[in-house]
Amino acid sequence: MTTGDDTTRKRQATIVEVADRAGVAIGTVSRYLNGHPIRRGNRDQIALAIAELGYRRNALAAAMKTELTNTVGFMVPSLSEFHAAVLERLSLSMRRAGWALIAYCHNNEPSSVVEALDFFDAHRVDCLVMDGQVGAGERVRELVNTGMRIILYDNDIPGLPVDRVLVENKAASFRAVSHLLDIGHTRIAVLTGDDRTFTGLQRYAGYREALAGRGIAVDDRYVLDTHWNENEAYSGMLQLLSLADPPTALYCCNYNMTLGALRLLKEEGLKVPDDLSLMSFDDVPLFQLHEAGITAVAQPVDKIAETITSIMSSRLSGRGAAHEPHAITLKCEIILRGSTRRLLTPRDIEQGHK
Amino acid sequence: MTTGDDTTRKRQATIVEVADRAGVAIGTVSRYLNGHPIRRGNRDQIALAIAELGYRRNALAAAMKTELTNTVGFMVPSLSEFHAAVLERLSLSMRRAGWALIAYCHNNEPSSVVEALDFFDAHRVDCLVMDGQVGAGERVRELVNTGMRIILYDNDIPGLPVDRVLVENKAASFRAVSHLLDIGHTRIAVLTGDDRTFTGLQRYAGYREALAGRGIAVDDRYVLDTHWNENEAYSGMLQLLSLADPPTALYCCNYNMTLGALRLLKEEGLKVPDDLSLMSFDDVPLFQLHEAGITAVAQPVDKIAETITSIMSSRLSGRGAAHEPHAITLKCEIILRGSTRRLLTPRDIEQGHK
DNA sequence: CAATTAGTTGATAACGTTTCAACTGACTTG
DNA sequence: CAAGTCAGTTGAAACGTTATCAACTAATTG
Repeated sequence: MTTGDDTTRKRQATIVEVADRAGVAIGTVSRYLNGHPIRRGNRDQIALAIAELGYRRNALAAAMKTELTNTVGFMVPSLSEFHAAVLERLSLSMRRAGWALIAYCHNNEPSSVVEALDFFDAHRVDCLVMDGQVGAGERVRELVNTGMRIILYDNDIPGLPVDRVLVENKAASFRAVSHLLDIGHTRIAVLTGDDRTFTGLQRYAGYREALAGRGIAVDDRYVLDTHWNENEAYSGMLQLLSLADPPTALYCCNYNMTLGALRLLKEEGLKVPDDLSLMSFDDVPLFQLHEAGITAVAQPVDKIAETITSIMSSRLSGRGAAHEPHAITLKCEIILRGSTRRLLTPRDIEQGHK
Repeated sequence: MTTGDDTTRKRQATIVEVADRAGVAIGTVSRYLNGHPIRRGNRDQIALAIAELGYRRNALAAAMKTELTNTVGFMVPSLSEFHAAVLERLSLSMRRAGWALIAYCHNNEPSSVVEALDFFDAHRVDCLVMDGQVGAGERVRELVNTGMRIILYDNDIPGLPVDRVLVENKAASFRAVSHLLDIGHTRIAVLTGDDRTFTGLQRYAGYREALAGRGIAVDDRYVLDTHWNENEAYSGMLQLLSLADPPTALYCCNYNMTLGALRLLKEEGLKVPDDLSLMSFDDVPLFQLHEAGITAVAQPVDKIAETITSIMSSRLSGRGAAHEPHAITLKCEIILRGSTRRLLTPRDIEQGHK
């Protein structure tokens, strides 16, 4: 009657039993499993014993000795678009290199960040890949001191001696906003990311510098910190549109905020780019299928994943030993589509008549 | 000069050193770490020792004894939209329950599937959550036999005695296509998923049954197996449009194929729903922002994640011991938007004149 | 105050691998 | 053919926890 509960698992055969059955020492089986040369006869015996016993290697036990778990921690705020894309690509390139990813979304809750760090720490991941979360700076620094390998991506934590794979946030932002300026816009609103994040600050800095480059003062009414958040972007837009002199162009610092902005625009019956030009940081497949096409700053997702993997491989293999942390900054591409349109100013018209 | 290479990590303090320093036995420290009662004085001594030594628990060593790793394997073909959303929600609910997810994308490459299974097996994940990959049936069956806990989601592998969290693919598909029929379409094309997957077959079956329900024969020219794939959907559409009597409505069995179809339609300058009504399986945020709004079958992502987590928790806690595998089928919701439009047939017109 | 009891504690044996120094043989080689 | 070489092998010692159980306290009771 008592068939046992679900927590009982069949006892696994161990390397010891395999060794016994094959009539060799444990060490020999271990070497066999790790691909070291084995005498012909023994090899066959071992292979046979493994098959007969249904032996399955216990990577945990192995990891205790080798101090290598073949796992990599991956920690991000969410898995919307950009991060999901990085995760997918990273999972692929890491797999090729022999690692699996442990993924953790912390939703920007500080307690979750710490929890995640502790988990990865306790589980001795070979490397931790995270978008730099400023809040966690202290705990991260501790980890680094105890020897945890960390690779920051996309979002920096300045002053931390770890490898970083970044994207030219400020420069790309500068170019994006400059494009809006080039096509005649001066009243350019911006929905910025959380100003406690490096990325948020950089993208906003690019905006400021682009304006400054043309001698245009930043109008605070046009700058909304909507915290990377769709709903805040939605209500922020409401606020912008109620201004006496609403912006003619909008720069959204990430995908989620673009989503929020688009949602409000649609509800208000406003058209992009007729009523407002729109530039988004982050590109997603559906942007090209939008009626007008959404102009966007595309981050080099594949390149980010590859770079992270290659840095990790070289760190772990001990090649290029003890070098200073890498800090690689990758280029973004601005993909012009229909959502950004030339604003006809008096000067344009005059020039047009020349 | 030799600062040592990057592979050297600082030696970690162990439970033994903590015990020494606190002047207690290791067993006591272990109990402290696991929240068992400890005498006041000892507790403080241990806490102090841990802080001073910077002791960090080694979950691997613990797992060797407890046979519990607090990790769950998560295996999917890709991380596009639907699966990414499930992963995100699952990561959240699993975290609450105390587990972390090891994510693996296999891109439908059989070798990767096997590789992933072996990895999860060796790493002794407490549970494996996967969308049922038919190709891997045999290896999965082996794993089940050796006691691996598996939860299939979304995509079934019939005949396997494991828990399953499914979605009413056929029924939802039936309703989706019935809606197209309701609004007058009869020439309804379908872009189906891989017919070796359960999901692919079920969604297609729903299509067939809906048509059969109205006494309409399936026209093979309207049925394209585009393997869940964006590019195949794109070229499939080309083929459909070149027919003498092209379809008036299109049913795409997943998001990727909808994307491919939309891409071609846009390039050809065709409008949804004016030139073609469109129904998509899988809903994504941008669908509501499409010019017309894309009508879609939304899968209950949150519910899927919750259900998986709760099944896993109950399995692992041993509650409801040794019961038959669960097979839960969740409801989908059809979200009507502008991409599906009534087709004006002679009969409609006649009725309209009544 | 002795006897009982409930709560902690300590020593030690696992858990399943890898590693390493010492050891075998079987081949070379002069 | 003796000495040297070398690829493979062996057994034992880790790795850092948890589990077990006998032994010890301190608190409670008759």
